[in-house]
Amino acid sequence: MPQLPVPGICLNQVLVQTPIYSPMAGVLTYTHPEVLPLGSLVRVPLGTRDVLGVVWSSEASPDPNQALDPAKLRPISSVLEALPALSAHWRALASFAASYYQRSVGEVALAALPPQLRDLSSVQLTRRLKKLAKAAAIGIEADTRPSPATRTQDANRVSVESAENTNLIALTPEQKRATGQFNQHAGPFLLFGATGSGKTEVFMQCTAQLLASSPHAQVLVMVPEINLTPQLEARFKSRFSHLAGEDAVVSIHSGLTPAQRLNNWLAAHSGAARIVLGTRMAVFASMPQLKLIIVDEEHDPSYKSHEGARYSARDLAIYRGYQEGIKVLLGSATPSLESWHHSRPAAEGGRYLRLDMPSRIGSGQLPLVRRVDMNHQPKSCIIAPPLLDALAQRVARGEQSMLFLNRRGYAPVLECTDCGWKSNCPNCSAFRVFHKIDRTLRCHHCGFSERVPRACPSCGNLDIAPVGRGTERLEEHLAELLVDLRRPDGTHVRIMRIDADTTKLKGALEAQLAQVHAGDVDVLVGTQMIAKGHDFRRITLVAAINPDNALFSSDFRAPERLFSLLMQAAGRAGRDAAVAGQSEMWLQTFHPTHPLYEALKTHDYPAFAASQLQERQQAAMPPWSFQALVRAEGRTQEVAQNFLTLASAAAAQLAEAASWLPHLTIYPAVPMSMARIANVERAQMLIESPSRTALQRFLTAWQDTLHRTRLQPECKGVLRWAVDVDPLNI
DNA sequence: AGCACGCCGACT
DNA sequence: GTCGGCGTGCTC
Repeated sequence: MPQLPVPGICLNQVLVQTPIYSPMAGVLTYTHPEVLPLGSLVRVPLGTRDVLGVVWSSEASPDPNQALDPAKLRPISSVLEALPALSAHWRALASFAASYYQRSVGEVALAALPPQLRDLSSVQLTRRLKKLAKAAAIGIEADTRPSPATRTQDANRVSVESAENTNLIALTPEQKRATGQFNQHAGPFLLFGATGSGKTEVFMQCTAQLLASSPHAQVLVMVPEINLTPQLEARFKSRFSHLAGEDAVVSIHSGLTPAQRLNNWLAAHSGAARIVLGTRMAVFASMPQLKLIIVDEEHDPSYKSHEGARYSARDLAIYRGYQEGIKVLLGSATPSLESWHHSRPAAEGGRYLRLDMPSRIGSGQLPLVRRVDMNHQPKSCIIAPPLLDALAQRVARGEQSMLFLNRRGYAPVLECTDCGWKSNCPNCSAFRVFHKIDRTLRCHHCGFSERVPRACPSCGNLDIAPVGRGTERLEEHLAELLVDLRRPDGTHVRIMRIDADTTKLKGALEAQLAQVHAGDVDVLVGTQMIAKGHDFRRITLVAAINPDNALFSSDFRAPERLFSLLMQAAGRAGRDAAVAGQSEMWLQTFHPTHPLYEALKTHDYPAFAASQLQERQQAAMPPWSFQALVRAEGRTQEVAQNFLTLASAAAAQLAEAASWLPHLTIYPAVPMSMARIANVERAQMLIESPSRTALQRFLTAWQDTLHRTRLQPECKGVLRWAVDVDPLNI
């Protein structure tokens, strides 16, 4: 690090949170009496503000401050000395993520730190750390009380605890083989296990192995949704909190209060937390002794971020594992086609080791899949008579059933039978959904809500009718159909609906799930929400009411998502071995012979994946090509597309000059499938290349052009734009 | 990106 | 006479 002529004044390069096209995107130079270790957290003056920064190496940006007058450099305001510096591994992760996803390192690095760290002064932070240390000391002595979050857990918890406190769980042969292979190989691993095959137990075994390998080893466990963290946290806590008290297992996700998030981050950063559990943001957790990363439900699209740097936490986990030389374990019953492809035999070029666990635990069988051909059912019926019969039988036997419909509200559209008026949203290119409960028309995209008009706003006709069906209507309809039905004890059937509307209030979802577990519900109606992770033991029938929608979508990943959702939904049925033999998954479809449903019938993910991958290869789509999407938002569709088209012309020139053009396909700008949201028009443009490196090189070179294009006068109406590398929704 | 400075319209 | 709209411009 260079030194100024003035003795005792050293130059330190510092990253602050600035976007990539800002002239300050690289490191900034500040003075300080000494050279600080790389990764030190500091507060620095920036204009009129005092902001958080990280001491970084100057290699990232060659010499943006060459012409800078050394006399004008400002000093670092303070050093957060109470915190150890961020490790070289962590800095490498931030640097990689920034470069791969086309953002500035400062933005990625600073956004990956807990937000409260930005507000706290050095003194406040020291105080906080003292308080934490004191609390930890007390915590170890005192009996570890469950936190309010874990106390709300349902009856499940009791059985989990009693089973796991023994720590002597008999593994199935498949689980033994998987953990054995995990032990012997370097990874990365793809744990391909049917729902109910006991993947979580394997995760915990692998965690135990790694924690035992060193007294300070840390393990990172990621889950796709916040909803799933309390469940898993309870299981890991009851199994592992003997290691180092309450702090041994912490979680990192956006549902925590800023203070909790900071505390948990500090526990991870200091090494006190042995297990960190979290959503996608947790991939950036600072863990100095990280030895294993587990990605549960690795196929889940929630791992891809939609804001700021559009990173894939699963992909970054793989990079982080490779970079730190540690193991990464991905798990899924329906892996992403990318991961599945990577787990092909090494002889064929596979890079992940696939661990197979095809069987359900105990005598549990996968449910029988039954397809109802809706072409042969009464016209426009919601629940086909055979399905209704099956439902009635379950109720009469005192068993639980679950119906999925991927639409909340009463009806997705309201239509005038006379003039054809429809309940369009004035701000979006979408219909407003009819919610009968409070008689509103609500837009699910911008939130615009109005009372349902008494008559057609266009022609005054009083006859405006709901078209299509949502969960509300399904619930109502079901209540009518089953009104005469009696349960074994002679009481009426109990129907419950779970969707985003019934679970708005904090704790509502947990309360509803507890009721289902307690057996207070006979028929559960809901959206995807209930398909994921929840371990319902007494459900013997699962039905997808209208799954065809995704079958013919323009998004090439739609079949993959549908298959995964239906497999997960099917997995909800018959988890209890005693009733598994008679459990069923029903599909109401107009295309019963569709290959996707055929594969689902035999629970044959490998066959489905093979056919999908073959299609992808023939069409040169991912994983045989690499994609990036530029999205633009503007006042008008025209200006958004104009920006993209101008950028595209510049891109062609750039690529031509660098002779990249043969490796790139630049598609024309098109409106997004949801072209307008909240009066903002959206357009996108796809860039494709068979080579990841070629695409990366091009994007990096193009970045500056994109920014300059945006500043042109004809792009005045452009509100925002962003590059999305490896986009999931096209 | 923030946040200032700066220059023109409707309000206590 | 001030509050406040968002247009340029700077931040080591």
